[in-house]
Amino acid sequence: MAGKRETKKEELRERVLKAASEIIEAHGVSGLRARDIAERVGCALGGLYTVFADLDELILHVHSGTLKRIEEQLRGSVPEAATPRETFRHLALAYLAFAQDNRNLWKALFEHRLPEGAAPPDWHLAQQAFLIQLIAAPLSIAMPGANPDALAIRARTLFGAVHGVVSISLEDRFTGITPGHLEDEVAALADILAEGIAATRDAV
Amino acid sequence: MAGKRETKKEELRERVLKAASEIIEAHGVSGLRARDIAERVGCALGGLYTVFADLDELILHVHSGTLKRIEEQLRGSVPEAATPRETFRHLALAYLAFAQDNRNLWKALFEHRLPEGAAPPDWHLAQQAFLIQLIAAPLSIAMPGANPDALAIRARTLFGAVHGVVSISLEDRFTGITPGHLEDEVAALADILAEGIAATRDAV
DNA sequence: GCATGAAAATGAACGTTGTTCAATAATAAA
DNA sequence: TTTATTATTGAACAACGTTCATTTTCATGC
Repeated sequence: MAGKRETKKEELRERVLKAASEIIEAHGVSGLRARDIAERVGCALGGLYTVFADLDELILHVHSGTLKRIEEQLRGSVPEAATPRETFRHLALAYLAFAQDNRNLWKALFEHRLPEGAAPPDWHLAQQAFLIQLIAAPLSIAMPGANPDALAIRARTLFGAVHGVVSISLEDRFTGITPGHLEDEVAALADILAEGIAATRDAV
Repeated sequence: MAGKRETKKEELRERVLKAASEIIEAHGVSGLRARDIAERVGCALGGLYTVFADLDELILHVHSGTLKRIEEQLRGSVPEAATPRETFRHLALAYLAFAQDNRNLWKALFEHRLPEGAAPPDWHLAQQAFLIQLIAAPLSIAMPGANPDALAIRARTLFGAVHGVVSISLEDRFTGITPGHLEDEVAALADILAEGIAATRDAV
């Protein structure tokens, strides 16, 4: 029965990842404790460190799963024959919906910090590329003359804009907007951006 | 010599606040340690807890100073006779400049979390109101028909949009834009928003 | 099957946090 | 000066993440 070691280890890794994801969604990333994970998956405290280097690495892998789910949800939100403006609206609202439905996992993406001086690994940065591409595609129609680099930069700006509105509304830090208003505002922002891009097209 | 007690206490409080602010700006809010503060101001560890309830309260007061400085910088950035569109641009660029020049203090505003379930005190929420008002004023000219509530909501949305772009660019989490491009992009976003608001005026 | 070496699992122990509190020192009042 | 408050002190505590000598489990060669 060869490979039993790897199988068990892989299985433990999956269970740890799942437990961490559930704890984060339930209590936020700051509520994630090594001892809680160990107890939940039924292994010793030290066992965690045989499948992940430390909690930071584990959290990065939770993020990885979250990003995959965001990608799915965004891709599924845009109808086939949507215009650029409709696409912006669908993407923005789908992003908001994911954040609302998976608040703590989504918040963890942005509120978790690596130790001072540690940069996120390349595979994690690469996984975020789809966001920019999803926006750059319709944008290239709205900005026919722009080169790919300019498109990528502008797409990141647009993502930042929508993300910012969702972000300060879902954080408890600021006085919030009611969920219904929030949807209207995100939709309004998507429209404003689409109109604004059309209007400033030649100013780029 | 009456009042010596209060004087000393007030003085300690100020020194603690200053030390905390300096440490945060130097090492980020996660680099703030009670023992470091105590050593720097030359008091015992327990002394900190005679002037602030805990580190969270201390950090909130650091935020307070940061917000005051942001308000100053934003108010000073808008020329007297600026049009709404010019105002948006000045405010957005001033916000970016503050974030770039005071990175860790600015980041601390958004990355520091209160313990689960604890809401920010009212005086802290109230201190953020100027941001909305600064934006709502020019917006009221660009959206002549809108009522004060709608203006406030839309102003928050616009702040969120600009904040989001600054935010994801200055975090190390995402692949960044070079500072020069960033300024261009924030200015471009301000213009896009101004144009978009004008174009969607009747759709509100 | 059994013995042997390698790998994984264990959990007590360590270092570093924020916070507390009995003991001490300093100040105001008498 | 004496006495009663009040502030300051820093050792001690609890809760973390992480490590590592020890034990247990598994794969391999006879």
